[in-house]
Amino acid sequence: MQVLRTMKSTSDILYKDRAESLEGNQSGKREQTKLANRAAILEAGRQIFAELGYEGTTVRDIIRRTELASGTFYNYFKSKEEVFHALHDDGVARFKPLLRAARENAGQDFQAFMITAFEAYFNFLLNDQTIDREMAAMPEWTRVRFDTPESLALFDELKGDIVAFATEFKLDHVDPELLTASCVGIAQEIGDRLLRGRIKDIQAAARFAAYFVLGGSQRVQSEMQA
Amino acid sequence: MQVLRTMKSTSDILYKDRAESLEGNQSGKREQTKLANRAAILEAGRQIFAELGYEGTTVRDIIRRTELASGTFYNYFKSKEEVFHALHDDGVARFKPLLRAARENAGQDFQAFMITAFEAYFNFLLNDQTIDREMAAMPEWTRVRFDTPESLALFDELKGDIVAFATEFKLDHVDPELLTASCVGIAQEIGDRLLRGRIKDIQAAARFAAYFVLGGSQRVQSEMQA
DNA sequence: TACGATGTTGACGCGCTGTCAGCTTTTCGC
DNA sequence: GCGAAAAGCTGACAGCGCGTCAACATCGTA
Repeated sequence: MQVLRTMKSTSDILYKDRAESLEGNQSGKREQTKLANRAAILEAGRQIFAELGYEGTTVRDIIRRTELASGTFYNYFKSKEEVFHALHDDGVARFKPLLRAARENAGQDFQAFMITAFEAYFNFLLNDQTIDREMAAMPEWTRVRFDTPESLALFDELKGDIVAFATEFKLDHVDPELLTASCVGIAQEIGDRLLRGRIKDIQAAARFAAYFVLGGSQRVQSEMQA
Repeated sequence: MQVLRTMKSTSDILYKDRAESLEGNQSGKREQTKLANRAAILEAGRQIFAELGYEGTTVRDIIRRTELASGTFYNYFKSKEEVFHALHDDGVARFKPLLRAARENAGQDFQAFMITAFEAYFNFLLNDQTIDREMAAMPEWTRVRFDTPESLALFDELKGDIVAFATEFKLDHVDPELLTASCVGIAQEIGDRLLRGRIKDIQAAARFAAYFVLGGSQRVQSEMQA
């Protein structure tokens, strides 16, 4: 049984455009059903992952929340891992424009870029429907982390931005790879604590991270010159 | 069949002392067998996790590399997760004294502490038999991360050290939680790149990280005061 | 030596995995 | 519209991993 009629508005909003961009955007019955099924599986996956954790969920759990038969799952995804990847990439894709906006609004102001970018990330993490939020909020010991091509592309884009600013500010002794890695590490670790409520103030955290990176870069530059 | 006779020297060295400290350290046949079995399972687990990844390994895979029967596994661990935790905690326990040594050798020198601590961590990650090394070296998308009580204790100890230095250096506007989180994030992200060979020079990386943290803290202090 | 205690063994029932032959629905040429 | 072919949904199936447990083997003790 297909799920066209049971499509939820959230899944519609979240996945339809993305799915359409992957395949042709015809409006035949067949295409619509495929889109709806894919969306239904993803939405079910989001829910189940949030409820049972990554380890705990099975393909059967996901498909059961759907009106599809078990075999149908494999027409859309190879495994639960692939579903998770899709959800994760979805989040990355939604965050990307926020990062771009931060860079464009900042102009040549490195500090403004950093503050805006960190704040955008933290807000995104806490408020948007990221699968990572659902997962990190669980009080479990075992976390999963994914490095999808989409994630790596985001990393590279960030690195490009940082290199541009580093050049502008004559930080020629600061290794861009190390600098970008540090930014990402700080964002992740602080983001994790925000998600678990160990830290509350997003804006304070963003300013902390931004000043930290700025001061850190400058110190590295002056020490490495010597 | 028990595995006393097949105990390998590595597992002997790695797990025996630790296991003994958990239970009584009698030398009866029974106690010896328990120690040997536990060690055999852990050593098999280390191998299999490295070969198949965390996701890919099953309890059966682990026990099969052993001469024990499947049921015996559950006399020692509840799940593969628990085996992984034990291996992870083992690594944390071996790293702890290195961190203590860094602090004691540094005296009141914050910079020396940071450089030594980061370098110790990176060296440990790359050279010691950490389960995390085996895992991160795999070119897979899916990573696991564990927050065991042992890990959290290490985090708290590090936070204590950092607070001490922060007090000493009048960094009273620098949130210790944020600062420690940043240090950990930087260490993890740079460590990850070292493991995958994207960064080569350990000492340069350690100096980068240390200067970064020092400069970052100072900048945060001066900005937050204003 | 004999007996209770402790620990090991592997078969078992259950549930999940990925597949595939059969069936239903859609598409398309006429 | 109609009918055949294509597309894709369905659920049963074989294979395997899971955790358990009754039967068995080994150890400690008197």
